[in-house]
Amino acid sequence: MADGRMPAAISGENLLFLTDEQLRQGIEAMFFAYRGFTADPDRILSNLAYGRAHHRAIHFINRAPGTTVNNLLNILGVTKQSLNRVLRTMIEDGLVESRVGKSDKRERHLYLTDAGRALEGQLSDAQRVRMRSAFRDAGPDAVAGFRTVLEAMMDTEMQRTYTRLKESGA
Amino acid sequence: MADGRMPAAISGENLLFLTDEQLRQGIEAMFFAYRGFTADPDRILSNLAYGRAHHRAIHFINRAPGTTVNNLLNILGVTKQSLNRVLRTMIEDGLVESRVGKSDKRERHLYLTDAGRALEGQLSDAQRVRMRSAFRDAGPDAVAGFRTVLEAMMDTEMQRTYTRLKESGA
DNA sequence: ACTTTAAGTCAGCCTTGTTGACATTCCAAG
DNA sequence: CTTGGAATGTCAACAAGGCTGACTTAAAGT
Repeated sequence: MADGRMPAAISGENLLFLTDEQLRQGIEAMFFAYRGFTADPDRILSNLAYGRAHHRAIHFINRAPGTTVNNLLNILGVTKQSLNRVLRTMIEDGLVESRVGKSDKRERHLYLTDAGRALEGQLSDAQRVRMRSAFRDAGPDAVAGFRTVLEAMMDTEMQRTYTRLKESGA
Repeated sequence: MADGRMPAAISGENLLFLTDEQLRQGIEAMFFAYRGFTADPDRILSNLAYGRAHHRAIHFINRAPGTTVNNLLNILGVTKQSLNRVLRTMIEDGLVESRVGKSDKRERHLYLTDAGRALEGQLSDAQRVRMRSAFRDAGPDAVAGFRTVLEAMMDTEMQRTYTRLKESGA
């Protein structure tokens, strides 16, 4: 198994990881792990006037500075009314800057201000501490498997979005 | 590496999977994958008068029939008022049955009715289809890694809850 | 000129989380 | 036997963050 090869006709024994019980454990692992995944930034945000929605917006603006509202909408998968609400508060609070597009003046390009970057760093650090600890405990092979399964779990459009972001950041 | 051993002083090369960029990709993978993870049951539920909270309750009642409200509270990590709201609607709608405890009559033990089990099966099937496909695409080694990382990402109390459930189901 | 697109806004609704206050019922310890 | 605490349930109020629908403005495309 170490070489990763798989016989053309997969034997019954190899399918034991696909039993309903195994799938259920995977489902429950996702549920509990996601709670841990969001717990640390949530704790920080609860002291401020922001929530998880702000965290997501701030994360992806930091990831792709100058992104348009429409692009962010596609990444986040919410309506523009929902996004606009969190965006407006963060612009008012001086965390996000909205600049009119040069070539297309209808578009607004979004950037984090210094204050925005500071908050982003605080939230990211908290989330990365847990992620780093989990990755270190699990080891590189487990991390590779983790990412493989997560990618396979995404919708096709999300896979493309994820890959595009991944490649832009490398 | 196949034997899983790790030198006492971990070399720099082995830590490449712990760079901030790798961690960020892991964080984004979790975000996008969780959306996929919940998408199918959410679609089914949107046609009914229920939401994700109902799905979670119904899942764990099915998993541990006869569980008390308090126990369910600990698993789900919400307040009793939140849980009570979804529980009440499902009891009214005849999906969940609440029986007074025998030894301790303060406790209510929760069971799914036939209708409840039918809905649970419908939701689980939808979620399992995606999970099975992701697991199959990724292969058994990746799945093992996936679960290792997820477990390491949980809070300690969630790990215990998760393990207890896992062992009760095996 | 007309249509489409990007963005923003207003109003209203739903789900799901939160606190706080309070009643009931029952077990168990003094 | 009484009383304190635990488990449950309920009411009220509120907030975050989703949603739809309708509409405006401005710019771009055709």
